[in-house]
Amino acid sequence: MADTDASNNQRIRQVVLAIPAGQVATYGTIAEKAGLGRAARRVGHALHKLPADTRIPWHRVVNAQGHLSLPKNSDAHATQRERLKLEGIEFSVNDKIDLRRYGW
DNA sequence: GTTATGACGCCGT
DNA sequence: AACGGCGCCATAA
Repeated sequence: MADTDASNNQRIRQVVLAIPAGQVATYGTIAEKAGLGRAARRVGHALHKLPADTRIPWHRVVNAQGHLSLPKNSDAHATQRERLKLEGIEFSVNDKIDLRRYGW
């Protein structure tokens, strides 16, 4: 496998797809699972570039703080939150997810 | 070509 | 707990 950007991107997608429903993974974890080391940022960008019709469950990706990274006023943020809730993930009053419970 | 920014994380203070 | 600095890497300007 060539270490091209495309293959890296594909590895990221693969890892995200492997996240079990009802659980969430952090960017850092995904980066490590994808063999990208500590390039957590790389994961964020890969997801941001995903098309709207993607089948990737990007909503299961949150940051290490346990909350959604997208801007609060953004649609994506609301969508993500809604989907996670549908999967049985609960948010605290501070819009935070308990990673110790839902973390992959 | 270089510089700045970002869906991030870790560590030190 | 909060804030700043550094690393890491892709994309935009």
